[in-house]
Amino acid sequence: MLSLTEENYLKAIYHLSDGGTKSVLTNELAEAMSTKAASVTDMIKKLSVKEVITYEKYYGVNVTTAGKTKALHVIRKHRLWETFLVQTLGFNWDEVHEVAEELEHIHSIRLIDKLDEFLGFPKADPHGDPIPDGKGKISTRPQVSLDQLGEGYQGIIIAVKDSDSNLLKYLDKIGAKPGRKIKVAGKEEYDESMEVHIGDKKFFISKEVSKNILVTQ
Amino acid sequence: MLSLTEENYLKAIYHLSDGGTKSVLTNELAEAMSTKAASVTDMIKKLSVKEVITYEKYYGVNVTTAGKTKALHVIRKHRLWETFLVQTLGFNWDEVHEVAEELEHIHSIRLIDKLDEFLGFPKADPHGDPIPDGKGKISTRPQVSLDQLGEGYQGIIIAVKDSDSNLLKYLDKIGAKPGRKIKVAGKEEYDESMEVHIGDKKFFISKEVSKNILVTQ
DNA sequence: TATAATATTTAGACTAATCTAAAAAATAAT
DNA sequence: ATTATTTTTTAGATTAGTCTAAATATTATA
Ligand SMILES: [Mn+2]
Ligand SMILES: [Mn+2]
Ligand SMILES: [Mn+2]
Ligand SMILES: [Mn+2]
Repeated sequence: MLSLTEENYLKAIYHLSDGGTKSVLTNELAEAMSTKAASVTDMIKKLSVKEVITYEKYYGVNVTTAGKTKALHVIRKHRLWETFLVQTLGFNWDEVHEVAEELEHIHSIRLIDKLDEFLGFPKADPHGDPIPDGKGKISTRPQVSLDQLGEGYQGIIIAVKDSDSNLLKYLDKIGAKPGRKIKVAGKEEYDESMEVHIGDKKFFISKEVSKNILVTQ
Repeated sequence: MLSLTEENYLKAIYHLSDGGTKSVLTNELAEAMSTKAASVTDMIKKLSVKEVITYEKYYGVNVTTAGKTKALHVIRKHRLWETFLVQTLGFNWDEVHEVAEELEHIHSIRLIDKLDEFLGFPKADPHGDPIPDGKGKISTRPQVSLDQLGEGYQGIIIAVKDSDSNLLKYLDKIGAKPGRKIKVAGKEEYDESMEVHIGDKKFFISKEVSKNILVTQ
């Protein structure tokens, strides 16, 4: 079984590897975990002994199939808890990530399956991120971050990044929620800021913001 | 702030001291924590530096006022989570203690207050144990364990011990739930077993069982 | 291709929580 | 009042996770 710390490393590796599709370097993992490269080296040795990652000295790590399953289980718990906090307890969507970071490490499988059932088997969490099922199956829709698109684009917001509380407060203010229609009315070459239409309202958003909005293609 | 382990020690000390009314010895704490006396000595030094207990070498530990407050906050979380698991998620009362042992260490105060509100500010958990309020105030009713009483006693079950899953399954079978009327119809001197009437049914229970049933005086 | 810059790993040290074995204090028994 | 027994504490090790500083490997630059 993985410790809480190991679970957090594995989750970070899973995310940084884009779901296990590319390898992750020591320094980016250190950055993501707010720790030092030396600590990362120690930890990835442990994780490769446990066979949730493979590790080639100096060339980064890759998630194994077993590792993917475990990472997805933690992600499932994280997203179900976030859904519970918003849907059942009335939290705002910018208040749940930190709490879910703790709740995702509670071990009972029965608990998380009952919670899933209680919530009505939700497909996505409050930020639009898909919730893996009990077997670790996750349904991903094709998506792009808004900053990659240009004037004339029209589509639907799929998800937003969930870890920055201030960004979420701002997105809430402009109504940038999953499910909403969004249109790029103009784009400034210089700083890649955009004019977007969300519902019947118009906003100017910086690239810093558009990077964090994921939309349909 | 206390670590998870420190919280568990403090909670055990609080319980063993009967809510801070008497001092706790090293060996009984070791027994309760399933650890060795040497480990306990190390830990109680740490806890006394943090001023949640006082400690006199060779003479045991006592909980401070600050320690009581912290212990009661953990107990509040434990009992609210147990209530949630039974009331909201449909767990049986014998399945919740272990899970609550993990959930009680989630830190968010906002979470537990929202949970309390969602549950309708319950006064007691599924086993009848009182739930402290946000300020650490706990309402205790005068109570005795059933084994202390004799033939002719009549009263109401207040609570049952929550940590033994098999005991709880048995108590469920004979209908020994908090709130139920109970009567001692007879007591055997030799082994202190009893005949009890619960509702309209009659049962013979051993002292091992009657010790774990708390009733009104 | 040799050298400089960057990335990664190793070495050694630290804290928290645990253990076993030995020493010391308190309590019980003669 | 000694001696024996029990309880508690100390000493020294161990593991997980972290750090800094030094060594080594890789990549970029001249
Ligand atoms: Mn999150
Ligand atoms: Mn989320
Ligand atoms: Mn319990
Ligand atoms: Mn309980």
